[in-house]
Amino acid sequence: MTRQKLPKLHSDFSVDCVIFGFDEGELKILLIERNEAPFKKWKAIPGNLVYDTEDIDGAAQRVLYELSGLRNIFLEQFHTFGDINRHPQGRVITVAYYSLIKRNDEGLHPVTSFARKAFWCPANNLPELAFDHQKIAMKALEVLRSKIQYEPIGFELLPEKFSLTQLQHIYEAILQTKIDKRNFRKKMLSYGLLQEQKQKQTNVSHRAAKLYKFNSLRYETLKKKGFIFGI
Amino acid sequence: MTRQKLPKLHSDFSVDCVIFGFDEGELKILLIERNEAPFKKWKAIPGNLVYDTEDIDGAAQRVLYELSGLRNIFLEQFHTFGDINRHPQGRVITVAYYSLIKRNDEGLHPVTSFARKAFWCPANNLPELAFDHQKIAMKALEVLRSKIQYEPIGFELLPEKFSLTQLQHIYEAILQTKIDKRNFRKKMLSYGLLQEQKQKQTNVSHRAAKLYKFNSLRYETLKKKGFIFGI
DNA sequence: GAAGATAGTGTATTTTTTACACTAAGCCCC
DNA sequence: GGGGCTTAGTGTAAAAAATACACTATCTTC
Repeated sequence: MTRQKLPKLHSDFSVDCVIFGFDEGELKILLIERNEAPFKKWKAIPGNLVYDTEDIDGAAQRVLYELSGLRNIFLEQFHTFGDINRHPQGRVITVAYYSLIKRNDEGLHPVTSFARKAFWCPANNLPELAFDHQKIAMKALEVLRSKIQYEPIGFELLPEKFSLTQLQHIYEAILQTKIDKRNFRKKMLSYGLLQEQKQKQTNVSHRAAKLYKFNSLRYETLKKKGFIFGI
Repeated sequence: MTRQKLPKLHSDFSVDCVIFGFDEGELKILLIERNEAPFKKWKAIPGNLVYDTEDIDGAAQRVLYELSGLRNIFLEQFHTFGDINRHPQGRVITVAYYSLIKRNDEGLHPVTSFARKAFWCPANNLPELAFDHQKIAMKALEVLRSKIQYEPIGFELLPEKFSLTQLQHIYEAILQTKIDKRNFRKKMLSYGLLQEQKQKQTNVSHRAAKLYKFNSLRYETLKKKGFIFGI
């Protein structure tokens, strides 16, 4: 892994995608196992070089798809990392994106040989990662924790229909706190952004919870008028 | 200004620095007049290419100094712009930074010939700008408006000692609202982050206001404990 | 039909936010 | 030195929001 032995890269910048998922009450991050030098066989955040012919947002979409099979994910840029020696082959700055997705493990397969596999890993217990990816993951977590306080992004981790308890668990996992059940429900329902569904939970061995949908259309309307969603 | 006539650039990325100042009750942005192609003689946000041997934060510092004479300014990265055709000479992505400074027009002189001059311009009334700098400035304003709601950055636009009315004017200019004087003062003083000075305003033709200093040390301590400064 | 599990609900208290108008101090000018 | 001008500085009551807190309801399983 010395700088001299590897060929000089053509492109000078890359994208990295920190994808959050939620499962078993835990916040997870999507990782890949690299199948190419440098850092061959290391675990890493999905990322790769940007082509000359694509814009960076598009590159993030493509790279994520190639390394994980995930498609049409809304990715938001959160920071650019540009330390001189962050890449052993030369100067590569990387634009980092994040997204929250509803987990669905079918279809989580790299479609190029650049990655050997893609898998979920608890956000609070990451293995050693390639490049400065540890730093990138930490920054993503920080941004997520800040963002969830004033934008309704928790919903993105859940299926379309969800219970209030599920939603509360999301907030508790991300903010790492206990939240009072009654106060949480009161607040969430007070915005009028949750549509109660006729269906209830199924296949649970206890009283079934009501399910809700998040009304994102209505949220967008309110947001334009200055409404701020706060937990 | 055709793509073909100009030489291919060596470096693929640049930095741009959106510097905010406050004067005459108005929020201002620092601009330069370019003295080199492309966009020679156009107004622009201070920015230039990053050297291979410097990290991007350092490049932002250097570029700002070269184009305006401003030194040792704390710059915070806020977004990276990477549209394919944003630069007429080829693919250049740019990492944008912003900062808030206490205005002091002495020493506002480019130190390289890349810029003909540097000057302040009202943030709400920018001229036509080079590249995608209009877009960059708009994004910076958006970030500033959001940031000022939960971090005490308004102080950075003021001299060390300032009156509460001055501070209120900063908030009113950035947030573009009227704020109630009594409520504003009550809230600002409630945090215990303003140290009353013995001095009062001088050279004013009316009752002189008390001056205050922002206690940033104490703020940092509180912040670590979870305190959030909110207007 | 009892036990176990989670869903679902209300109220009183405290804290925060909001709305609102007059007096105080210093300067200037006559 | 007094009147007028300009901005500084101050308090309170009402409304809204946040908090703390514990029991009953419903469904499943055995």
